Amino acid sequence: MPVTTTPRVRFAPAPTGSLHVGGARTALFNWLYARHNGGTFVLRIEDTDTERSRQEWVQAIRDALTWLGLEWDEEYRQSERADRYQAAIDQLLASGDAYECFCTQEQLDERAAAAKTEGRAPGYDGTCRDLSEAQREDLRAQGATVTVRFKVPRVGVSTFTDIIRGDVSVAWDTIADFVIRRSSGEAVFYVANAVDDYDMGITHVIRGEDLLDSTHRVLAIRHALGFDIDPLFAHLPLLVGADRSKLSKRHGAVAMSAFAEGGYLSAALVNYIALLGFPAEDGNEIQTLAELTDAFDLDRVNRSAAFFDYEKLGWMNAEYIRALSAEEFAAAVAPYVAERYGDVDADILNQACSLAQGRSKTLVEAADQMGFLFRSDDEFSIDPEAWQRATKLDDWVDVVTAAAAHIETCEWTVDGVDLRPTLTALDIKARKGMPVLYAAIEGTDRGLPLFESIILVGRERAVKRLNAVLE
RNA sequence: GCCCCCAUCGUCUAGCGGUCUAGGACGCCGCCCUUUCAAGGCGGUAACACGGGUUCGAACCCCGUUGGGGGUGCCA
Repeated sequence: MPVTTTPRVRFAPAPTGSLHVGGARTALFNWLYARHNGGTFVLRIEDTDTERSRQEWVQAIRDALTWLGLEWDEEYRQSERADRYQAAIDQLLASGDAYECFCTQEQLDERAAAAKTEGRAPGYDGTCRDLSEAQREDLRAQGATVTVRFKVPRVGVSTFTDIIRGDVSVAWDTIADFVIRRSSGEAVFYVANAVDDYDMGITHVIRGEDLLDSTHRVLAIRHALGFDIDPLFAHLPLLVGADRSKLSKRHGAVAMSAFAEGGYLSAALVNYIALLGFPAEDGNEIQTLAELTDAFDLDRVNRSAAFFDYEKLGWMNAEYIRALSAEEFAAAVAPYVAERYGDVDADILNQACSLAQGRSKTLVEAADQMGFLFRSDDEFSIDPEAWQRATKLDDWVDVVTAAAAHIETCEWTVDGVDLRPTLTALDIKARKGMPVLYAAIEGTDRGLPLFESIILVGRERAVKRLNAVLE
């Protein structure tokens, strides 16, 4: 009879860098699984490698999860559980499931190199596997540095059932004896992982496919330790870059902090990364966290790697930006504006926001679009390419001259500054004549609506900019 | 090298033996709308990697090939 237990899942990042999109998606899928099933979401910092782990990264990861809205229920730090891992390793040593290895790094390197040239497997060759106690005693007396290796079975097959991939098997003889205790005395990930998942009552291990092969090792340790119940595994397809390799820093801005600084809304990012591997059932791809939680099902997660497409993320972010209320949008843009232009007039900012909200893929883009309003006259410049496009019109000088004359005297309302009649009087179509005016006032021919913008720029500055291009 | 995983439009995917002349989304290309640009509307471009089976019938099942990725560490 199946026993119903409330699921316990964990997100277990190594604090060797800030949280990146791949990790964020793993965290999200764990969180969704826990929340959908009324289970527990555990954050476990895997900092067994003291050389590479940094406290600042722990905080960066916590901040990133918070930004994403993925609150966790429990938090552990493996560095605080070292004794437990040592006890486990001692137990394996005592039971004969692990052994001391006295090989030096140099010897290991030499043998690996030799194995490579001879076309043999590069893994550990088992030199110390069957040493007698006397031999070990001797080597210890010589002060040889010691690591502990797990004694992998020489025959048979390891099999486990993955929720996403089905049965996964591998012959034991293709797995070399691996180190479980470094010469520094620290336990390595395999042990910490096996012990913690058991101690913490983890029922479902949901992680990236890059850890698929390590599952056999972790399971072997669990069994050797006498843990009778295996957790269920679900290995998520990897996120890849343009070259189809595992997504990493070299593929661009992948850190959560970079997305935040780049003006992406966390809700949009969450929605997008959920879509990578967990398609919308009804075709409606815009889904809130609540909707995703409701629909989430590991059985529907895809098996193949997904390309992280910044284009589509940009579209989705724009959708989320448009869905914001005017107040929310203004509040969201404000920091980006302040960062670029310092203190600005709140009223003008609000009005500029109402013009920019529907035209930006990111908050950064929105702030950039307002540059012509908040930059000083010295800093204002016209994009050369835009100017070239705009001045393809033969009569552009006439257009600007007439516009300047109109702006100088017209009624100061949006209707009043409407320059279409001015263009009509010159017998020039709006489509043809407007770009040069956009360029002169906003510095680009693809900016915010012109008449509203002119009001915000102010009569004096507007006339000045129009006259400036005539010189 | 060896082991494992994967394989539908450029990209993310729907499809779970017949309803597929393969559907949606992003992108791209037209047209409409229009105060430039967006947004929106309409239309279009574009895919079942290959070869064998199984079957009355394969995008869907099996095998192989090819291709891609991951692992193979005193990283996780």
